[in-house]
Amino acid sequence: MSEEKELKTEELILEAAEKVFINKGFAATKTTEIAKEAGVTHAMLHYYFRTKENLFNIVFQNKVQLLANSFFSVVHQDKSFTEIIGSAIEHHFDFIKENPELGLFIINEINSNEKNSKIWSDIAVPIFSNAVSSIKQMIDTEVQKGTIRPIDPVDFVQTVVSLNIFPFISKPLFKNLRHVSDKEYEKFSEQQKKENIRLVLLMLKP
Amino acid sequence: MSEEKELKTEELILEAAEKVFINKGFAATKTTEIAKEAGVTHAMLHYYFRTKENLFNIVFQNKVQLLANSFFSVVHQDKSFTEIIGSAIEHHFDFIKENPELGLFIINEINSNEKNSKIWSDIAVPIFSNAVSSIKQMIDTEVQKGTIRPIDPVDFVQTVVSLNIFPFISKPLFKNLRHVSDKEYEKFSEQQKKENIRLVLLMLKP
DNA sequence: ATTATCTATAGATCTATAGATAATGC
DNA sequence: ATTATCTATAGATCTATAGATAATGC
Repeated sequence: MSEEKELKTEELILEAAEKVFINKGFAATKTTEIAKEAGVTHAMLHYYFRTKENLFNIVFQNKVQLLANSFFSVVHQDKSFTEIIGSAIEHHFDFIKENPELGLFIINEINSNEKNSKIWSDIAVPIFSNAVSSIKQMIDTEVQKGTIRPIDPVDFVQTVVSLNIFPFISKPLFKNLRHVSDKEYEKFSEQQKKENIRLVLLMLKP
Repeated sequence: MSEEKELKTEELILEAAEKVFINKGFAATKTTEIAKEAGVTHAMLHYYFRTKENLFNIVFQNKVQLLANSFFSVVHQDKSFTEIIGSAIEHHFDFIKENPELGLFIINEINSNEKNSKIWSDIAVPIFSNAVSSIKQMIDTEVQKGTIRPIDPVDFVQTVVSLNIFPFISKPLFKNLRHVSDKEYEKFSEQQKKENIRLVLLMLKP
């Protein structure tokens, strides 16, 4: 069998599943569509993954991990607070730009199924807690120095996430109001990133 | 028949449909569930609304209109620019707080069906265009006076909407990181509103 | 011998309607 | 006479599996 020439069937199904699930959500996705997208017969899907739910869980857990980690790439270097915050926002924005559908997908699935909410709690919350406490330390230090105003670290993270994710989520709402000629969109998107950084630093000013 | 003692069947179905559709989305909603929620037999749903799609369209159009108008309650009074912006944000925030699921519902349905995207364009975009141009006038005037920095009015609206809607949309993501004892949530929510107003005005400073 | 693939179909679920019956308004 | 309601079911999908056949690795 062509071992490496093409992706293996199992891999093809998984990739197709990611695409379709993220696009349509669990409920609206048909296993037949995933099979078609993967270019394999429908029975193969059940042969490798047994159930639709099984396949979904694999996809969902992977994506939760990915999204949760994207919030915090803060590699503590010998940089100033402002620089650390700036580059963290930049990194997060770039990730969201590469994966614009991910946030919405995960929020929707958490809302529609209690089990998914549990998966989120188990995987993402520990990552968050950890990162939030290190951000809290930085904030406390700066507040003591008088360089920023006090702010709840969770509020802070939520505001950053909001500013970065929402432009992509709400794109369809504003689509017909803009001159987004795709060529200009790239530029617009970079401006947005800069503006978000500016706004967050402004918000922190005493 | 009890004309006014209870809601009529048609009304009961419509209200149940709103609830279930907004909660689960079109694809995941079963007409049997709507009937059950309304407390009527399943056949009644089809008797009054013929098809699931029909019923959905009525709900969707109503909600699109509602959401689109919520963005702009700017009654041009004899108030300052700052006051107008502040009260507009406040009004919008309060609306979102009363209807926290609405934004996500509409975004999802636009994403999953081209026809819904068309409905949004037909209903919401005219309302937006109208309001955006009046905001643009206000901004231009203030910019000329040197009281604010120049900003694209669509960007401006999108930022406000983002700051107001996202805390509610992303609530499940941050749920387990907070002390949200429901009694405290009301206070938190009011703080959030104030903070959003502060942030937007800050953003506009030259 | 084991693993991968295919065709065919069982069984569950869901939308929609047919046809009968009850309630309401002239 | 018309409108509203009910029960029963047709017809369309969709998930999952059974059972047969082909490919692969010792």
